[in-house]
Amino acid sequence: MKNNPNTQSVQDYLKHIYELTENGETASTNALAAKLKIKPASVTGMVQKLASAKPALVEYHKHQGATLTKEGKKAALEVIRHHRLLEAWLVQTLGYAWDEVHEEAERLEHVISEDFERRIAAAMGDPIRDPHGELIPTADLKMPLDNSAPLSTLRPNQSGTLQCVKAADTELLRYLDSLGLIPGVEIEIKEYSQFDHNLTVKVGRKTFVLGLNITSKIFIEES
Amino acid sequence: MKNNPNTQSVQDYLKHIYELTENGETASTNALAAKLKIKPASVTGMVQKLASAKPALVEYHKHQGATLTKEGKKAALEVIRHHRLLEAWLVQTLGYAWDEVHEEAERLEHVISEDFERRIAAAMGDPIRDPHGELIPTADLKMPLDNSAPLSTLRPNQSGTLQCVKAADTELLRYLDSLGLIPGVEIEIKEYSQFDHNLTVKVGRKTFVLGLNITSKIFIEES
DNA sequence: ACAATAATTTAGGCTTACCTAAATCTCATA
DNA sequence: TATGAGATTTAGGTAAGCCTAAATTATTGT
Repeated sequence: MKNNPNTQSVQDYLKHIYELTENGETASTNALAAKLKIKPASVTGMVQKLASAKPALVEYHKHQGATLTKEGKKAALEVIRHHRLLEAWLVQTLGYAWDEVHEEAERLEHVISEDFERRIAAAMGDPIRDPHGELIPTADLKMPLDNSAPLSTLRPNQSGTLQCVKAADTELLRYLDSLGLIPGVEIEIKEYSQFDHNLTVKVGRKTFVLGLNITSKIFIEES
Repeated sequence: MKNNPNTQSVQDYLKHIYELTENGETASTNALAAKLKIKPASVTGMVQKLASAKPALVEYHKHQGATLTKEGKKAALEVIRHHRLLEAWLVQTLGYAWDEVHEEAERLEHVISEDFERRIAAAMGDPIRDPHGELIPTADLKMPLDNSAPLSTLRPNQSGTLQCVKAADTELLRYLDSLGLIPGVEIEIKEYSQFDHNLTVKVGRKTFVLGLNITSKIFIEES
């Protein structure tokens, strides 16, 4: 009903709805609740509020989940831009490791000014990807096109460049780092097990077997 | 009653109580309300809560204002350290001017981690003063001794080094900057007008007449 | 088609931190 | 020592955003 809130909480909802709807589906109440680590009942209330805000930030129909309106998407991309610029910047200027930046960026993203955003972007030469390889929305809030696909969709004899690791989990990131599975590296698919969906991949001179839990989080641009 | 909150709001109260009690006086409800830009009635409620927190963060007696307990003081110095380190860092690494940093730091101070604090402090070589010359509490949360006095207390034939400008107002800071009245500069007092409290001071080769509104905000270490 | 199960929504409550209006206290001064 | 201005507190209220429990709706297997 009211004139565009834009609290931290709202920003978090929009950001997570964006991520859940990237694949074209709607964001279900339960999925959102899980991501936000709150109860589904609370999500219902907030999503209804966002839908009846003026201008509406989400489109919502009972029992059918939420999607972002144009305004909602803009607000979401703003937050995501903040987050990813911050991650890049924490790594580049303060020596954070890629597994240490998520939480810090999660808090900072809601409070930095547009001026701050511009300054760090400029200081880094307007980077296109963050330390995990995730694409950074542009200053005019468009998400660049992404040509990568999950490693889990590749099969033997295919190969490509690792573009992005979609994970925030510290342990996993450290593990991948120790295997050399970081953005930029070349990967060759050697074997596929159709029963457990394991992939055997060659990275540099080493070969690993990776489960679906990992291969679904690693994005490759085929070559 | 509860186990130490430490919300942004609480941090702001503590920070402002610290500043109001630096001179040894207690922080009155009205003065606090004015600094926090909220109503006195709201301050009463919060101060009572902080006083009955466990452990208590402020000491408070009706109609007599508030002072910080040891725990409250620690929490206040933590926030002040964050604020001043951030200001220094915004200036040093992102090219902010000294009149542009206050608001940004005001928001960031509540959300940065101790790790972030350590990293920026280390990156700057553990600075002792922020861009306005304000002393930065040490990592173990002690406020360094201050040997400076307000310019307004100096009289003709006295002189010293400008240590600190206690102001957040953009306009004023730009004005002072344009006069060369910045930390480190040498100042000589030439004349004093006992009726309007104006001071005539010499800075470099220029001479200015400054009113009490300015001279009370500039701190000098006599030489 | 229809119960069992899963997902979602409604209803009612709580906490934080603010507000306004009215009551009360303090203190300087007549 | 009484009083009135100004400072402070009390009382009652609001808005966010979360919660739990109960009710409802959707989906699925037989």
